Amino acid sequence: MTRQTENTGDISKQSWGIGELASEFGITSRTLRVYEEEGLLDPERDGTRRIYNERNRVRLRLILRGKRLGWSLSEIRESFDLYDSSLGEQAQLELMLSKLEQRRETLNAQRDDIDSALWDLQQVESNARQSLRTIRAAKGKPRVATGAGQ
Amino acid sequence: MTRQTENTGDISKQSWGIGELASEFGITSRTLRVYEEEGLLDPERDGTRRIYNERNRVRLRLILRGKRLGWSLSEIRESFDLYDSSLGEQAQLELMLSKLEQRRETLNAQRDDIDSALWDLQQVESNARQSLRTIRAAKGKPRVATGAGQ
DNA sequence: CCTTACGTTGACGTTAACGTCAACTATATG
DNA sequence: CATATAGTTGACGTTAACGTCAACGTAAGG
Repeated sequence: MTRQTENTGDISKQSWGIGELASEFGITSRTLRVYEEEGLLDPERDGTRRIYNERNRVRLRLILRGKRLGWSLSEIRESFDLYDSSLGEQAQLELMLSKLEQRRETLNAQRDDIDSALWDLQQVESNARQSLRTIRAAKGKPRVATGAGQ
Repeated sequence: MTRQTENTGDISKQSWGIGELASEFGITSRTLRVYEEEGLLDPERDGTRRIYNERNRVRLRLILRGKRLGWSLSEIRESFDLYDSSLGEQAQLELMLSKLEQRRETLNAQRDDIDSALWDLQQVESNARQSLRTIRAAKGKPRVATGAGQ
């Protein structure tokens, strides 16, 4: 153990170094720095070193989820801005709600895309399975050349 | 009408020029050529000009769906290769099935990501709605400063 | 024939999202 | 103290997925 939670004696870990976080999430330190430059993370500093807290871990998780959904870093940041915005004026809230609505539509559309992709995949798959059954049947009963029962 | 289905007199259109297809799908001709270079499309030629048939239109649709899901062009091509592969030997079929299985897991994981993103969004949204209701109530009944009933 | 519209093939430019590398710093340990 | 082990900031390289531009071909219409 090289360095840890400064002896606060807490239940669970509260802060992480850049290397720890990187290896935990299977990315590199460089990537974490890029995310910081893009305004997606804002670690504290211990002198010059970056210290990541729980909030930043959560954010990182969200970033990676966004990436898995094909979002760009700036899209991810926009969603952070949306989530972080301070629930201010009426006009602001209404704008926010319309943006949220838009996001939701995008996500729903994406889910439809996924469903149709899964459907296509299912077709190909059952096709392949059928083909495989035929082959196996032919191997099991070599006397029947083609056209199995039913 | 500049040019069309060569007088086959069919029910629906059978072939398209690069410009038609591009504008129909909201992309540029350049993009279509790139997809061709990547082996995703294989239009026929009328002399030097590209002629796209129905099959290529379907493929284009699949390409764009893949893009919306965040796939790279090479991932998309892999899926085409998978779908096009000719249902050959047993070993080949089994390999194919395992690849299909993998794709399905990715898609399912992606759908889970979408669902959790939608969930998060729902939280923020209802939060904002609540805030908005409070503001509107305050505007409607200006005499009550804070802490509405219950 | 001339123009216009559309298409063709290169070749080069651009942006996002990192990777790689160099030069330096800070901390801990034997 | 010497060394090993992270970490730091630039700066430059790289790849994917196009955009942009130049130079040229071709078919139709007036």
